Amino acid sequence: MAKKKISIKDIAKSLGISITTVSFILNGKAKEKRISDELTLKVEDYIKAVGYKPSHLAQSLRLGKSKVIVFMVEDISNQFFASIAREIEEKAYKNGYKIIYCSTNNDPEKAKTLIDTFKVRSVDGFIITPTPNLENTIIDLIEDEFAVLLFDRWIPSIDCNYVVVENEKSAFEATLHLINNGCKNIGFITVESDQIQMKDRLRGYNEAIENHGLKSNVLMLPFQNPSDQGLSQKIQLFIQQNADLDGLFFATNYLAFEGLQALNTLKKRIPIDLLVVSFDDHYFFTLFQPNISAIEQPLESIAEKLMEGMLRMLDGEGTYLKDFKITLPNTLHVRASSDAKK
Amino acid sequence: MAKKKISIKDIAKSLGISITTVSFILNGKAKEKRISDELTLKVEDYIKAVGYKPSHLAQSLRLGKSKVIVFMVEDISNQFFASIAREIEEKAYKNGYKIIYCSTNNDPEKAKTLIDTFKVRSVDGFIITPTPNLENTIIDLIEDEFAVLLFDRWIPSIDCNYVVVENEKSAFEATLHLINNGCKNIGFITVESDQIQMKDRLRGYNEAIENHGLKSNVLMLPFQNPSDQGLSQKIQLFIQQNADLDGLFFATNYLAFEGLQALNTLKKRIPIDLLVVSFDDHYFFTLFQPNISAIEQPLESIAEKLMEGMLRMLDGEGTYLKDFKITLPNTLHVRASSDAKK
DNA sequence: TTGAAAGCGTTACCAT
DNA sequence: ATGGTAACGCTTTCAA
Repeated sequence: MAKKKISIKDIAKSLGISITTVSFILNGKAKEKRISDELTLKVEDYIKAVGYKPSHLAQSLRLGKSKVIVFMVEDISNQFFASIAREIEEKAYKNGYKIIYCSTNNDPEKAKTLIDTFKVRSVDGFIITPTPNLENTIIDLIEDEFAVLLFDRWIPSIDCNYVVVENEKSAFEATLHLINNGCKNIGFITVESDQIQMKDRLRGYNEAIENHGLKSNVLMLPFQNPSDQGLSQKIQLFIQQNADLDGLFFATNYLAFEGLQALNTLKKRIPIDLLVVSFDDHYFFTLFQPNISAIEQPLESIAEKLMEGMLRMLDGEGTYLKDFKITLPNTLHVRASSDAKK
Repeated sequence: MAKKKISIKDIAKSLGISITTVSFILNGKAKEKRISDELTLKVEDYIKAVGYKPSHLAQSLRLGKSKVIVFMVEDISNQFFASIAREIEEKAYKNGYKIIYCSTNNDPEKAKTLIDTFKVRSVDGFIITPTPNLENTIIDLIEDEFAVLLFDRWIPSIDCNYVVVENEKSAFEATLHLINNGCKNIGFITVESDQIQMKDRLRGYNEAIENHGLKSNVLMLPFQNPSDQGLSQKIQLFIQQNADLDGLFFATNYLAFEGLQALNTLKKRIPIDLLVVSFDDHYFFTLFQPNISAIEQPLESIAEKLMEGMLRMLDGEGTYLKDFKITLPNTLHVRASSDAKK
C-alpha cells in the first residue's frame, strides 16, 4: 500500500524515456514540445497508475516560488482575525496557495523575529496587521521583493499597499446615530493605542461630537490583555463618575462585552438609561438582550480584496502594485440598544 | 539595502574557502570537524555581517523534512479551534516548526483533497479533526510514515494516536448535576452526527438519566451550518412540546446560544423555570445573565499534548508512538443557570 | 520529437 | 583541518 516516494526519475526509468519528456508532459507542454500523443498518453496513464505527485519542495527550490503566504495577525484566536483567516484560507487553496499563520501579540519584537524567519525565501507573500515600530521591517520586506499587504491597520509613513475599513467615517456615523436618537452626553470607550484604526475611530467620534456642540467624553483604557480583569471595573467607575451619560460607544467589541458587564452590575437599563453601540459586530450582540447595535466590518470583502491583491502580485503584475490602497465601507446595524423609541 | 539572496556558495567564494567548511560551521560541527577557531570565528562574523540565513527550502529538500505541520480542523474560525490554533502555533514556533492550517468544513471530500495536497512530501506532520469516512486516508497517511495525531474526535476502527476529552464522563456529570439540583425532566439538545464526541456526550447523558430512573428526552437537530436560521425555532418548538421540562443540557455551545435565544423568546426564566448547562465553555456564558453553567475543555492541555506528541514523533521516536491515546478531563463550571438555590 | 545536463541551496560522505 | 562532489526532485535551455 505504502507507495514510496516516486520521482520523475523513477517514472522516466520505468518507461525508458528521459526525465525531460516526463517533465514536459507533466507541465502540459506536450503539445508545445510536440511530444507524440501516444507517448503522452502512456506517461499520463503511468503517472495516474502509480499515483505520482510532484514535490512542491523541489519545485519551489527550482522556481524560487513557494506558493506559501504568511498570515500574520495580532491574535489568531480573536474572532475577527479567525474569521478572516477562514475566508483567506478558502481563497488561497482554490488558487494553489497555502497559508501559514502566526500571531504577533502586537509585540514588535515577536513580529520582527517572525518576519525574519519567513524571509528565508520560503514564502512568497505576507499579509500583516502591523505592530508598532514595524516600518523598517516592512520596508525591507518590500525592498526584498516580497509581496506584502497590510490590513486592519496601515502605516501612514510608508508606501505599502493595504486593505482597511472606514474607521473614521463609521465612528462618525455611529456617533451621529446616537445623537439623532437623543443622546446629549455620549461616552466613548476605547483603548490607549497607537494603532491607527483606533485613532481614526476616536477622530470620527470627536468630529460628530464637535459638529453638534456636544462635550467629548472619552475613557481611554490602558492597552492590555483583553482577558484581564480590571477593564470592566474601570468602565464601571467611568459610568458612575459621569452620571449624566446617556449614550455609550465602544471602540471594539471586546470593550463592549466588558462594558455590558459593567452596565449590568450597575443595573443600568439599555436603552432606557443609556443607548449603546459598538464597533465590530459580533454574533453575541444579537443574542444579548437587548440586541446591541454595532458596526459590522465586511469580513468577506476584506478577505477577498486581500487575496485579490496577493494574487495580482504573485501571479501577475509583480511585487509592486501601483496603488492598491483599499478602504472598505462598514455597515451600521441599528438594534434595540440604540433605538430610543423602544 | 536589499540584500540579494546570498548562499553558502557566495560565502565560501568571498572567503576563499570551501562550501563544506562553511556548512560545517553553520551546523555547529566546527569542533567536531576540527576546524580552527580562527576560521570559525571569521566565517561566523562574515555570516553575521552579510545577514546570511539558510534556505529552509533547500534544507528541507536535502533532509527530507520540512518542519511544517498541518493543522486541519473542521472550521478554523470556530472559537474552539481558533483557540487551540493559537496555542499550537506558539509551541510550534518555539520548536522551529511552522503551522499551515486548513478547514475541512467536515466534508470528507475536501479533507481528502487537502490531505492529498499536503502528502506531497512538503509537510512532516498532521494534526486532524477527522471528518466521516476518513479512515482509509488516515491509514494511508500513517503507512506513508507521516506523523499524525487526531484530536477532538477519534476513529475507533483504526489504530491512530489522538488527544480528546472525557466527553461521556463530563456529560454524565453535568446531567447528574442537574438531577442533583432537582431536575426531573432534562432535555438534551444535540446535533445529528456520527462524530464520536457527540455520541459520547449523548451516552453520558443517557447513563445518568437511566441511573436515576428518569426519562430520556433528546432533541436531535439536523447537522447543518451553525449560522442557519432554523435551529433556534426548532429548539423553541421542542421546549413548547415538552411543557414539563425543567432542565436543558446543550451538547455544544453554539446550540446553547440558539437555545438561549429560544428561551428568551419564550420568556422562560433561567434558572427559575429551567436549569441550563452546556458543553464547551465560552466567554459569553459568563457575560450572559444569568451566567450559564458549562463544561470547559482544557484548551491549553489539549494543545500541549498535541505538540508533545508531534515533537516526540518528529524529533525523536519516529512516526509511530506506541500508545499516545490521550483522554483529558474537563471542568464543569457551575454558575447561576443551574443553581437551584438562586 | 526527445534527451543531456545545468542549476536551485543544502548536507554529508569521502578524500586529502 | 579542509575541500570536492554527489544527491535531494524539479524545470528548462540547448543539442540532436
